Amino acid sequence: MLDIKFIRQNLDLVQEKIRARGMDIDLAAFRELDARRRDILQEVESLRNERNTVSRLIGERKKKGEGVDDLMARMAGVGDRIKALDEELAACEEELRSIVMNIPNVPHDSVVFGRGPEDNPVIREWGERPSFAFPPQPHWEIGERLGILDFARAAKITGARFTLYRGLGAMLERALINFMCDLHIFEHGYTEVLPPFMVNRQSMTGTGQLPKFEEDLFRVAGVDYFLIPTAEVPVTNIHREEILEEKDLPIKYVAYTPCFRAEAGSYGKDTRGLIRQHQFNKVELVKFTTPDTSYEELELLTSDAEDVLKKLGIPFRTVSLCTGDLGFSAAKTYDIEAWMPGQGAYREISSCSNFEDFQARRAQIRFRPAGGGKPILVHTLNGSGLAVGRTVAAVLENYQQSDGSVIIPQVLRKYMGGIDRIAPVG
RNA sequence: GGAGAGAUGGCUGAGUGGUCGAAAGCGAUCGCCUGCUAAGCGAUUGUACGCCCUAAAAAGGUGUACCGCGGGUUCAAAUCCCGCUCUCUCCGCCA
Repeated sequence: MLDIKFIRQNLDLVQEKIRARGMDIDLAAFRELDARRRDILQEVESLRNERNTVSRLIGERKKKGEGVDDLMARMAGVGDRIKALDEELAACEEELRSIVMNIPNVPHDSVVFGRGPEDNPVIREWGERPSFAFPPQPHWEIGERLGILDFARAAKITGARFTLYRGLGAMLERALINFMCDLHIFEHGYTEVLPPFMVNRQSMTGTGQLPKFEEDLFRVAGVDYFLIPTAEVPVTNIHREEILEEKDLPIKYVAYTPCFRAEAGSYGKDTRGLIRQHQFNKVELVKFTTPDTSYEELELLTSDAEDVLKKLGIPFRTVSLCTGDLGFSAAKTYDIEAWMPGQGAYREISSCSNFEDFQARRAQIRFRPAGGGKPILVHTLNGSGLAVGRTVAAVLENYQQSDGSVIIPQVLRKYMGGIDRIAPVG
C-alpha cells in the first residue's frame, strides 16, 4: 500500500498513475474520508484528554478523603460519547483502509506507458534459437510420447491443470530444482529457506494477494489458511513486523516451493502442457534492501535468474512490463521469456519485480539506519529463479532430436546420475 | 484431543485498579575521565497517529493510543471479567 500522507499530498499524481495502469479509482472518496477521519480524531482525543485529567483528579481527591461527586457528575456520559466517536472513527478508518489497500503501486519513472503485453519493450535477447530439420513438437507431445508427462492420469487423480511426472520426467524436474537452488546458493550468494506451503490471512495481506485477489487462491477448509501461490508470500513475511539492521542488508533468500493457483478466469488459455497449472514447482528469489540500492538489486536479481537459462543453454529475451501490464504491487517488473520452439513463441518463465516499500508498508518490514535514527521501510524484491515446470517445457522443446529423444543439458547430468538423454521407450 | 503454566520496551525482568509509557539490569548512543584498551562517572535511549511550529521537511512543543489480539466492567485497566491466538510442560494419538 502507498503512504497515506503521500496520497494526500500527491492526489493528482496518484490518480494519473492509476489511470496509466488502465484502472480507474476515484480518489474523491479518499479525500473526504481522510478529512473526516482527522476531524473525528481531534474530537475524540480531546474528550479522552478531559477524561484522563478528571480521572487523575478523582484519584488524588480520594487519596485525601475528599468528595468526588461533582467530578463524577461531570464525567457522566463522557465514556459513552467517546465510545460512539470511536465506533464512527473505526468505520471511517475501515473504509479508508479498503480504498488505500486497493490502490496499486506507483510505477517507477523508467516504466513505459502501454496498454498490455504487446507494448512491453524488449530489453535484451540471449542465445541462438535452435534450428530443426523437422517440425519441432510442443513439450506436451514430446512428454506424452516419451512417457514422462501424463496429463490424462493427473486429470483422473485430481482434475484439469495437474501433471503426473513419471520416470526421467520426474527426475528432470527434481534435477532442475536442485540445479537452480545450488546455483543461487553457491554462486549468487542466496540463503536457502524452506517455508510453510500454507500461510495465514495476514501474510497474504502483507504481500498484496489479499484483499484484492482472494479468488485466485486456494483456501484450506476449516482454518483461515491459504495454499501459497508463490514462495514470495511466506519468504517476504519472514521479516513481517520486524526492524532489521542496515548492516544486514541486503538479505537474499532462495526458496524452492510448490505453488498453487486457482487460475480463475483463465479458462481456455494454455489448456495443454505445463504452462498453466494449478500446482507447479518454483524456485524463488527474494531480497530485502535499502531504498537507495533496490534498483541495482533488481538488475542483479534479474541477471541471477537469467543465468539459469544461460547455463541451460536456452534462448530467452527479457522484457520490461509497461504500465498496463504491471502487477498490482510492483513498481517495476522484468519478465524473462524462454524460447519455446514447439510453440514458436517466447513464454514467460520468470518475473522479477521491485515492490519498493509497497509490501514493506503493509507488512511493516523496516530497518534501523546504520547511524541510528528512526526505522525506515525496506524495499522488497522477488523473482522466479525459475518456474520449474516451464523450464522442463523449455528443455524438452529446445533439446528435442529428430529421433524423438531429448538431450539432457550438460549442467543437469550430475543431478541425474549421469544420464544424458531421454529416449523413447522401445 | 485432555490437563496445566505463561505472553510486558532491542533483550532479561518487576509491576494485581489511580502522576505507569511502565522499576531494575543488560545492550546501544553521546559526553567526561584515562597514554591505549578495559573499568569508572554522567546523560540519553520504543512505535504510530493528530495538532502547533515550518515555504516544506527535520528538529522542537503538545495531545492521543499501544504492556499477545479482540471485547467487557469502571470516573479510571498492564492490573479485574469474557473470548481468541501463540509459546512451554505433562498425558493421549500420529508421519
